[in-house]
Amino acid sequence: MVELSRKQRELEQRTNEILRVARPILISEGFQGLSMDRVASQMEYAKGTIYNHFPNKEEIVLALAVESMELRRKLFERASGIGGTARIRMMGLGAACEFFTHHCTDDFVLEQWVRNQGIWDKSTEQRQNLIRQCEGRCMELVSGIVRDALMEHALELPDGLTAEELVFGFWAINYGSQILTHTSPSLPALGINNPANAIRIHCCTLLNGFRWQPLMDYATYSNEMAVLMETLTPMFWSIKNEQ
Amino acid sequence: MVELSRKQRELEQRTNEILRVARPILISEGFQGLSMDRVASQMEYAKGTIYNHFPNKEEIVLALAVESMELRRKLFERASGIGGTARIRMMGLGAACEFFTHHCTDDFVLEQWVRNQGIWDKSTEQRQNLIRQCEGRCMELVSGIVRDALMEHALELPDGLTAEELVFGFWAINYGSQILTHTSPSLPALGINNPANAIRIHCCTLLNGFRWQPLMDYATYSNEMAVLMETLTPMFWSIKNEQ
Amino acid sequence: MVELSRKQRELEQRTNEILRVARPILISEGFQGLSMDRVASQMEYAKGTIYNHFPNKEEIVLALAVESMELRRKLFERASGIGGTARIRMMGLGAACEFFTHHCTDDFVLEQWVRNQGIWDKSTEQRQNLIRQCEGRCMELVSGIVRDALMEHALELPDGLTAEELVFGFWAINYGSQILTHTSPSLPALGINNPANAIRIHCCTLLNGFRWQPLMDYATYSNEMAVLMETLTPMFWSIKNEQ
Amino acid sequence: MVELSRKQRELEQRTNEILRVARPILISEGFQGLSMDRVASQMEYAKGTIYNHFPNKEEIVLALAVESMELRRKLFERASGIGGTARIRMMGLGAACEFFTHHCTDDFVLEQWVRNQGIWDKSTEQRQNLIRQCEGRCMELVSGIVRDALMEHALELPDGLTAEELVFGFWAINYGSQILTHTSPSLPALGINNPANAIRIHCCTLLNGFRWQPLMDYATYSNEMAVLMETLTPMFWSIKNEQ
DNA sequence: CATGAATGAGCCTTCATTCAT
DNA sequence: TATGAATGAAGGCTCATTCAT
Repeated sequence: MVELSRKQRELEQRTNEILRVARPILISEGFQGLSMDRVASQMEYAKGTIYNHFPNKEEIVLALAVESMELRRKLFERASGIGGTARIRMMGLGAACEFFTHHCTDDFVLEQWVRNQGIWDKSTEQRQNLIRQCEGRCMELVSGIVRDALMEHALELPDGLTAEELVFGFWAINYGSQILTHTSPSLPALGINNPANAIRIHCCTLLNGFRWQPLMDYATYSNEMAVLMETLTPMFWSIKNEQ
Repeated sequence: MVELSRKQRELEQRTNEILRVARPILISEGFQGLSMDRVASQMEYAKGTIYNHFPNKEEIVLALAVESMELRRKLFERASGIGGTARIRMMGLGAACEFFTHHCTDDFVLEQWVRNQGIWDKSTEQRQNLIRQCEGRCMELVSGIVRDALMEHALELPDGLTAEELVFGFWAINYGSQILTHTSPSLPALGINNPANAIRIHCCTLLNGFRWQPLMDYATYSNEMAVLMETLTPMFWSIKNEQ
Repeated sequence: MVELSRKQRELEQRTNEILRVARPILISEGFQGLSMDRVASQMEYAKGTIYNHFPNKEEIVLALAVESMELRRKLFERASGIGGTARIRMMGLGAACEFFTHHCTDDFVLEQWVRNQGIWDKSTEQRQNLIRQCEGRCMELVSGIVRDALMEHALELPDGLTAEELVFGFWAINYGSQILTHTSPSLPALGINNPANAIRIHCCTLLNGFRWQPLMDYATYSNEMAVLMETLTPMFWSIKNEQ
Repeated sequence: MVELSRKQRELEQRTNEILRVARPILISEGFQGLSMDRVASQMEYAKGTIYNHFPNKEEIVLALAVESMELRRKLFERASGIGGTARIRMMGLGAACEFFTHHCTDDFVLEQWVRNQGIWDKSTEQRQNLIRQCEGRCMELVSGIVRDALMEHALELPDGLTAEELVFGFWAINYGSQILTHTSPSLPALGINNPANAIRIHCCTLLNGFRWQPLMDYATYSNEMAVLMETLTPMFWSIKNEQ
């Protein structure tokens, strides 16, 4: 019994080891740069061994993506607990997004692989479910806040917009700006010097625009965000330590 | 003289033929799925011939991306001419985005390859410049409208936000929603049933939130957008016919 | 234990098999004529297998060259043990050169690839060292004999000539004549009918010219050489059998 | 008539232009590095045009080699006229060799291509004859001197050695040392620091060893060679100017 | 005679995956 | 379960040569 569980622990550890080796390669050299040969030789295990842990390369990639999504989820969960009003909690999640973008750049990059059709199709349904659950949980957290706001009458949804669709707008603007920031060769050349701040202003405008109480001017919003960001820092490290 | 230009026409046509063959492959099977062998055998030309037209695979991909970006640019240019007030013209560009997303899905996908580092790095500076110009022109069109609005006092920018950064917000929310719509395995499962409409509402909220005159309620906004979309349709076809 | 070593033996044997297939191709058709495709299809192994044994084509070539250089080295080592006086031992090495030229023509050709810059540059340092060691060992053997002669006062070096530079002269004349013999389209047409004998005479003249005792007339020299050549024959075969 | 000869002149000039472009490429990047594409684009002519001047790549290479051989021949011819006694004239040709090695390194490299089997086989008989003639002429010059010495009784050939075979020894030692110097990765590491001087000493030893009158000690030989080298300099430049 | 696009066989190399040990 | 050699299809790319204009 003990024997078996030790073996299982070793196995799990090996799985983890594979991911630790694959991660930096995937981040810096992409899917093509990641090769089973390289992973195998960088660990001190044989190529065949890796196939005992992951049925194919794609699964390794998705496993890494899941890790990153889980990190985001945990951060979201902590962030959703901050603050009193729903609006502040909503802003806390915006801050979590910003935080994630700035401090977990690699994780943000890893998450993207989930969106690659070819990789997604080759992965096991089990892992696909993990991803769906994680994504669902994040959505739940945010839409839960929206629903709280609705119940508190701090917010009223426009006709034909669900709570989730409200969230989708914030998701889209944050996600889009992150991608553009990461991949646009020349944002500054286009006159966009501080994209992060711009997105803050847009988010504040959106929240106010939806008349989410209490309304805030940009300065107040910005101050609140700064406070939230500072509150997130120790939370983030405690998450990291748990891992 | 005629002789020469006929040869050149034939050459150009061949270049085009390559792109026509490569395009659906790239769209449906991605960069990996696209292979010179395949393109060559699908045309009735030798592999070497392709290399007389494109120095490498990446250039084919970028050439296709440029086509798509040019299409968007043309659509934007036409769209920017619609309507009287700056606000309506701004909405026209939003409509152009929506139109592009719905009717040029493939082009949207093709555009993304520009953001792939590896592909970008292997391409010629000439084509890189084409892309930068195209992107710059699109930005110019939109930020031009913003600047018009400012001059007409129909809009006032918040402190610390440039015209381009205002545009960036709209860019990000549109772009982000497009990507998420295209690649998220399960938007409806998350409760997002009509992402396009949701983004419309967000954009209206943003414009109103920035107090861009004339303010509009959602119904009016939606009607105006519907009109704009209809206006765009013939423009789009005239662009297509020019090609 | 036995298990492992059998695998290793099989592996080594496969490596060897590759070399056996590549060798005649390289000899008769040169570097260009040698292709991985050809080697692979001529063995009954997959192309990829070859790359498990040699990281690139160049390494195969150098591996063959090393084999030939080793053969020469062994012959030199045996030859250097023949005879009493240093002069006779020196002549023994000359005989070894002659022997190698006549009986290991292919090996002589293979050795030359070492001198190809492009090939050298692509090879592993490990093999480069093997080559340097082999060359160094040969030089050592010959210059050792020269030094012996100096110690025995059978020879006195001219001012400004080191032992190694004395050797260099013999190396050059032998090497040069071999290359010319191998590659000159028409030595007989130039009046050179017995280049090997000519070089013998030159070598004798040089040795006498440097006053390397005991001096010999051409006839004696020639007889001694004939004896040495006969002594080398069994040595050569024993080396061959060891392989 | 005039028309025709002008055309022919232009043609010849074009041939020359091709060689001028191909030469540095061949020297610095070898046979593989030389490509018709490159030559064509570096001149302002089409690839097909080159084929009007040379039936294949190999012929270009041999044409360049012939130029270099001709240069050597001319230098030999001038050198053979220097000095009174046959021995000095013989030394003059040795000096010419040395001169050629040091001042026409590129030409020495180009000459070698003649010895490449694959290239030789693909060349026209016409050019092969040119090469044979050139080589023959060089041999004639040197063996002529030997024959002069014999007639003057300044030299007596050993039994079984023809005049040409005597020359062959000198050819071999000079040629061999040149190749070794050019291609041995590490002559100094083997203790050979001044190969050129070493070969001088060997040549003197050989001449004296064959009792070629007037005998010379090394110092005298060296001085005479220095004088000869200086005499060759202006000759060389006059040849260069003629071209 | 010049042109230069088309050719297409051929090259070296990679790598995810399998499977006998 | 770990191993790692073998696989072999596939890939991107080159280039000497031809030939219609």
